[in-house]
Amino acid sequence: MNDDTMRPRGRPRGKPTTNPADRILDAAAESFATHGSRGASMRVIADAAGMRAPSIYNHFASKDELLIAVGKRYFAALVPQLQAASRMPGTGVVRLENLIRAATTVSMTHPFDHLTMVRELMQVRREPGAESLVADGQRCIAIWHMVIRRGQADGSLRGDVSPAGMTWLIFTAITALADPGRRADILGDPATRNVDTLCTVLIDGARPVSR
Amino acid sequence: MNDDTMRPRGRPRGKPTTNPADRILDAAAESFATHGSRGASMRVIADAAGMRAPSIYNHFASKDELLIAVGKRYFAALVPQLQAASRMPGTGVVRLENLIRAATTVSMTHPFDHLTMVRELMQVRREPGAESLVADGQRCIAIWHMVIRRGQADGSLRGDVSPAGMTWLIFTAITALADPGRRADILGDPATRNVDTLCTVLIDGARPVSR
DNA sequence: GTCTATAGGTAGATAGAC
DNA sequence: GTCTATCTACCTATAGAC
Repeated sequence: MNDDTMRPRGRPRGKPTTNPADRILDAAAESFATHGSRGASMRVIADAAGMRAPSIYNHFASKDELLIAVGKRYFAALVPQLQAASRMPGTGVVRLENLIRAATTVSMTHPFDHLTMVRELMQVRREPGAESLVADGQRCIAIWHMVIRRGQADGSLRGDVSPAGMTWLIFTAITALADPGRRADILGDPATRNVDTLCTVLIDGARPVSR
Repeated sequence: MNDDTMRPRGRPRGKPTTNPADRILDAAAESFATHGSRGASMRVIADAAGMRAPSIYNHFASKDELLIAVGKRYFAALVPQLQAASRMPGTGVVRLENLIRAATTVSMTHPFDHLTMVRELMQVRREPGAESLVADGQRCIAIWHMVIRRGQADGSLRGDVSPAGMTWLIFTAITALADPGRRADILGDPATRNVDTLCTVLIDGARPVSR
């Protein structure tokens, strides 16, 4: 009988340079975003994090808590950036472009966190522990609305479009930018170029500029 | 012993006015779009279609084939409408708005088919039987690119944005329109107003009109 | 804090009666 | 073409050794 059968073998599965909880969050976010929270399995997440499934439970109490932790990490990165961008000087249209670029930067730095939140927020928002996620989401929406309303007030943004409609359009575009599948394999345009498309077309429209 | 235990009881689960295959497709599309293809279960789909899970297999060979069938129904509705809109007369910018309204109408008539395709296309595109979905997707993209290129050629659309980038932005916005959850629960804008928001902002931009 | 072993539940899919 | 009964596989989570 081989002695190795009773001891952990050398499996180069993980990246031991980061701490276990972060490796688990990274793996979970990618798995949630790619396969959905139900389609993601603790065993696959553990494999990607360089451990066995039960070890995850030393860091997170359940799969749902893991999902909520991904959301908290996402908003912890996003909210300060949105707040900072919303406080920069300039007319409303300038502040809106700053906001778009700040949000896009965060969501493309943490693409799987963003996609996990977008796809699963509605499923977890009523669970215990998710109250802060709902609050952070509303805080972000409030920032977008405020910047757009001020742009309409100072005349640099058109007034005949609702702030909610504008916010909705921008947020969805950012979501598509964060999705590696949609970004590269379907449309084949570099992501950075799409950010410029988003800003250019949103601000100035698809017609030729003649102002 | 109750005789009813051995016979089907009266369960008002279905809508017997449509045929079984269509009821299954409707239920599957909603379930796929809401919970993802892995999160959707054949039992829940069957319940919504007014039957038991094994009965689905009299109409579709597997869950994957059901997913592909949803995609085929979506493109069967979308492709002819896009082709018809792209053949209408007018300058490029007029044809582009026709295209946006045609695509939006189809995607809001079959919102769950649209969302299922967007979220799951990458997962099924390599499976046997899914070749026509990939081909139809590329056919749709080609139509958008052609209309935008002609608009750039006749000067009615700006030339400094790539057709691929414009297509990506428009498609993204239509996807958000098709999502009932995000439309109502997060932003709370009437859907019909959002279609106009989409066309207005995409064509004329977020700045005040001063041409 | 990691592992093996496993409990308890639910998934997709099939068999065969009617 | 629908059903009940059931198979096998996989899932989340726990127990307990080390």
